[in-house]
Amino acid sequence: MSISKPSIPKGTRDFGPIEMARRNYILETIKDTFRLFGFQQLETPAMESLATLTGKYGDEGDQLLFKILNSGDYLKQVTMEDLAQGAPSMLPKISEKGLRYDLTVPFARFVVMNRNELVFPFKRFQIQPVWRADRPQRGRYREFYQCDADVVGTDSLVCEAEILLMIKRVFATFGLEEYTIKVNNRKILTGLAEVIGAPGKEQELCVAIDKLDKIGWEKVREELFERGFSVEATEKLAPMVLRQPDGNAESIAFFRDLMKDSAVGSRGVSELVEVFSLLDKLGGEQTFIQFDPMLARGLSYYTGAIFEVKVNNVSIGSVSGGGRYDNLTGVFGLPGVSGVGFSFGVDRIYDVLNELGLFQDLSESPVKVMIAHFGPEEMAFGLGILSKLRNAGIASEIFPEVAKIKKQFVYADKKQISYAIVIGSEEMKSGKITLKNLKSGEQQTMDFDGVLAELT
RNA sequence: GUGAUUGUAGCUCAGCUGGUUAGAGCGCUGGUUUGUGGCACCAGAGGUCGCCGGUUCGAACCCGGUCUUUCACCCCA
Repeated sequence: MSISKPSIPKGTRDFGPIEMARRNYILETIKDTFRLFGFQQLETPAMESLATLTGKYGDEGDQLLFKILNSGDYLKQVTMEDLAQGAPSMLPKISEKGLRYDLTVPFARFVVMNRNELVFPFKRFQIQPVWRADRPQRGRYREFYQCDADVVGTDSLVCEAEILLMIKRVFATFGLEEYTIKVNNRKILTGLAEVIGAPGKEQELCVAIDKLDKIGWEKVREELFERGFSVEATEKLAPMVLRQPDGNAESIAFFRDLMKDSAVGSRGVSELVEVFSLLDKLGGEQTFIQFDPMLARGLSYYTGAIFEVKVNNVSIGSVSGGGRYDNLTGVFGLPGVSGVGFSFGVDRIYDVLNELGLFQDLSESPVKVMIAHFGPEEMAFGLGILSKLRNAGIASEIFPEVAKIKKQFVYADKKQISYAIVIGSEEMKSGKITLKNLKSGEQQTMDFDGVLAELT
């Protein structure tokens, strides 16, 4: 057997030390914010039973599920007839588990299984990888992290306002100043369908409108015709779609007037107004937040507020999004659980911060000092110092083998360690320690307490 | 899933219409310097040209397949 070059599966990535430092910075910032707002962390297994996963994401989604072959003789249940009927008939007999496709469905499963133990409203966040057998592209991977926070078991619009606050807090910490949180309400879209004389067709309307900034109004109009919208309907829609965006107050006034004959639409507008009002009471301003009545988001289960966050001037799609849903757990036999949730796209946020050069001070090693030494006795002496340093809470390491002093310094330099302690015969004789600042090149000899004072 | 696209040293990339021994910069190793890293100079190592097959006297270069990368569609974070 020949030795082949190692590789990793398509659409997966390794994260080296620098990437991990940066990813952890992103994740810690987000976790910090979630905890500050009272969310508790949850984890679920990488694999779920296929029955839990299938049928939740549409036909497309089922195809994108990674299935896990049964252990042992996975063909033992398969008959010749199954084989002749092809994959759909074979699948349940050779696979009963799959990798999770998102965090929402496992969460719904969790809520149903633990409904009697949970305290509602239940606020949880969950940060774990998910897998999709998609074709990879820039910013799209087969394994990627989702970072979800949801509140279930309450209709309160305080949750919506808090989501806006959390998004703003996270992005402010990252130093992002050019981004837009687009906000809409699914009820406004429902009302829109009624107002243009196509009631009940908001689903089709959403799918088409969602492509507006991508393909333009003319193409969207064609698609609407194909989906059975009348000429009159698209003519009524046009002024709303082509309306130049101005302030949130102006947009709200425009749509409140427009929706006056639609009960649902009016409720949508009222909810939006209420969210903004709560945001204000919570001390949040409307900066970065834009009411976009054309924001649809493809997902069919949203029923109230919808959010999407885009960073301006970068060629990367949305970095965060979410919305309110009425019936998260219905498919698992627990109807009436509503909630609101959103998600940060960690991988995309990474790309954005990278592209904008916003990762600055993470290159420095967390190791404060490295002990260099000139021989076996000196190294042994250094081990004692190392122990004392660590007991004092100073991140430190010793060059772990006897080596040329140059090699040891190069190592410390490459790891961007701030200080070096040099142990030689002179230090051992005098009991003093030579401490060198590797950034400035300055060096002085002192006792251990002096070193501690310098390093803390 | 459909249609394109990419692959040469650890990294970024040259390599002419197919023609001797595939190059550069950076990085790496050693030395100038056996008590000191970054800078400089000197020397050196490192490549089955993604993989498999085909055409040809001869393939990094042409053809087919495959894997990978990137892009558009679909969908999505």
